[in-house]
Amino acid sequence: MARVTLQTIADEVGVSRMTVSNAFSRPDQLSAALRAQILDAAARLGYSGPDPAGRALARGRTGVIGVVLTNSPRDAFADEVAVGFLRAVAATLADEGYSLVLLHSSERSDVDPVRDIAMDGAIVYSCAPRAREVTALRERRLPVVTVESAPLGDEPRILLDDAAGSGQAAAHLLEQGHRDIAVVVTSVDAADEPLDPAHRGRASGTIGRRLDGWASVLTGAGVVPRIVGTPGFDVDDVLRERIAAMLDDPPTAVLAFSDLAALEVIGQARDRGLRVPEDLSVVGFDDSPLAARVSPPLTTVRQDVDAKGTAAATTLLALLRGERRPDLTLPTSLVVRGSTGRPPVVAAG
Amino acid sequence: MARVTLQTIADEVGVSRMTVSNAFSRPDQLSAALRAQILDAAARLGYSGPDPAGRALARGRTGVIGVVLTNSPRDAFADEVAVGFLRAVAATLADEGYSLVLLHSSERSDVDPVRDIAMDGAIVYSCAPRAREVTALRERRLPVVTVESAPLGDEPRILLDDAAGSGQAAAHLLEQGHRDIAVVVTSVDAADEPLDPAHRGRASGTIGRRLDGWASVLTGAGVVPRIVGTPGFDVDDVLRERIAAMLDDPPTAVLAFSDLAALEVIGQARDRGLRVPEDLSVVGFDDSPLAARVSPPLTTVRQDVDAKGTAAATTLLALLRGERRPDLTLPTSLVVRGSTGRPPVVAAG
DNA sequence: CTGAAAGCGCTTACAG
DNA sequence: CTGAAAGCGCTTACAG
Repeated sequence: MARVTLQTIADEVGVSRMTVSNAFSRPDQLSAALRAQILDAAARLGYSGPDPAGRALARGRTGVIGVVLTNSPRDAFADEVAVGFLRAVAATLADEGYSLVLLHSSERSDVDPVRDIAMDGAIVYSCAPRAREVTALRERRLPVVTVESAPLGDEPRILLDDAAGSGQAAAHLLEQGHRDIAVVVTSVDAADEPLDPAHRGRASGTIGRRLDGWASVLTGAGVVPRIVGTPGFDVDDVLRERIAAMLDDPPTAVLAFSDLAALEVIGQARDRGLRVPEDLSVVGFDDSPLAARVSPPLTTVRQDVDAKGTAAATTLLALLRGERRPDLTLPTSLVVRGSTGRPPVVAAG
Repeated sequence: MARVTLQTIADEVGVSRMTVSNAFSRPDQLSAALRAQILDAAARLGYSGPDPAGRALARGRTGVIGVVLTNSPRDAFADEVAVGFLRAVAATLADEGYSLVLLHSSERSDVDPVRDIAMDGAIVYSCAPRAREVTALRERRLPVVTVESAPLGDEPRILLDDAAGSGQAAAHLLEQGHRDIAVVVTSVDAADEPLDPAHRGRASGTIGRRLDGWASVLTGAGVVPRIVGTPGFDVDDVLRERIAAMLDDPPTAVLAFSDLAALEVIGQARDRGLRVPEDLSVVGFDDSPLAARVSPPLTTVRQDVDAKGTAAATTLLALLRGERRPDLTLPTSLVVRGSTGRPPVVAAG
């Protein structure tokens, strides 16, 4: 049996196709009696309403917003911060009747969601500037908002004041008396060497701003931190190995780029018999749900992941209505908990 | 300036619209030279490829798979088990070139993603049988797979062998010597009363099967457990209050329907000075990432969330190819960790 | 290797 | 309140 469409119902009832369309989409355009008759016929024929694909083409609107994440869906979901962001985005979009589609980077050459999926706009989250997905998205000229990413063009941007929070974290360690401090980051290939401006030049935007925050405060106090980094964008094997190497000659404190990285440092330190914070102070970044739960609870830089997601969605929604919202830089602030303290006292000599 | 379409490029190059279409979608259908010329013109005119909405209508395929979750996006993301499931689904779909769209339940009457979004199929995860989204989805007659849900019709189903794992959990407590045992569940309105068959009748499918597993083992040993439940589908305020009431006269052991519920019980028990497991043994369900991390590590029933997501996606993908996979029941098994032990010895009298 | 024809299912002004 | 016309942007056989 042929597919049931508007026309099928129209023929059945003896009206035109657009009257049936109106019955579903513009109830005020026809009499209640006729509408009831049409809806009744539709139910009888098993027609559940206008086909969304046809409607999307005719209306020029799909009701779908894409989200491009740094990595594959698998990695993005592994990260509580990314999940919290997605949650807020989805909830905000839902309020306006939009749904969220996850745009993964595909290894297949024949399909590319960023290019091939029908959507009304997109949010780019924490993406490398030259990622293939990002350039593909730009070519489509869709309304876009970028979050903690390099700008694609002149789209509205949501940023984090990374430097403020990391500066506070560095100041906190100085106050406690630390002088031998290491920073642990991604996107920089560095194996426990003195931090210098060249490192900053190679870092991603987000990491670059955090390096700035740490470095400006520390060097202002005459402290040159050590830098441990991976060329990758996650806590990967390279980073784990370099953290291990760093702990062969441990600093008294570590500033990590994320809570997960901080937990990796703490885990490794403990395996070697180092106590946190007595032998080693560790500061995270994000204030993920985990941070307060672990023991000792993590001193970390808080960012409001929920506000970030809400702001991204709200800004994109405004853009779809033709309103341009200003760029937004969200605050960060240090939360002192139990993973930091005074440096260990060493025997002189 | 008018929108750039296939026709724009065709006019520019002096070929027909379908030749331009072929240049993008079926490269083997035209000469390399002509194709290069077309792609070049497209780049010059800022045309990034065939519009997905037009393509979706013509092809009858969108590349999008919907996922319906129990609750709003906000709640679903809050749960590590649901997030793990989504992650596996998204990764498996991505391998086949499909993207995942989150179908939230909307409070707005004018939009309903389950009805209005173009998609090729859907996965229904842990949904109540009469949820509005579910019935709307059925009406669309899309290929569907349900996961831990009541059947919609004759769609392929992925289930969990809830009774096996919960039976093992109950047996474990009996072995340890427990006789005063409470079960903590959702979807049943019960305030610390003796479990009887009527409770089971009111429970959701998943909870019902877990009640069966617990009850069959316990009653076989002459133990009638107490039941504490909320009419809701989450750890909500009602459940929290009833757990508190239960702890006024604590059992020696608790079987919880999820790890999060188990952690709630442990948290409240500690606030009252009860030690886990010395004063109270607690068993969770799920073996979420949290279970092994908390202290004491949680004795729980493991389910393979990743396998569940992969199976759901694989089964739906097969359905889209016209292959019907058999229903699948995934195993569960008890993981004994530190939150269970022997019951406290009480002074006779 | 290329194109004319037909069609995917719907909606938007507009006229009556 | 209802319908004829035009169109949304694309693809699928099919014929040459």
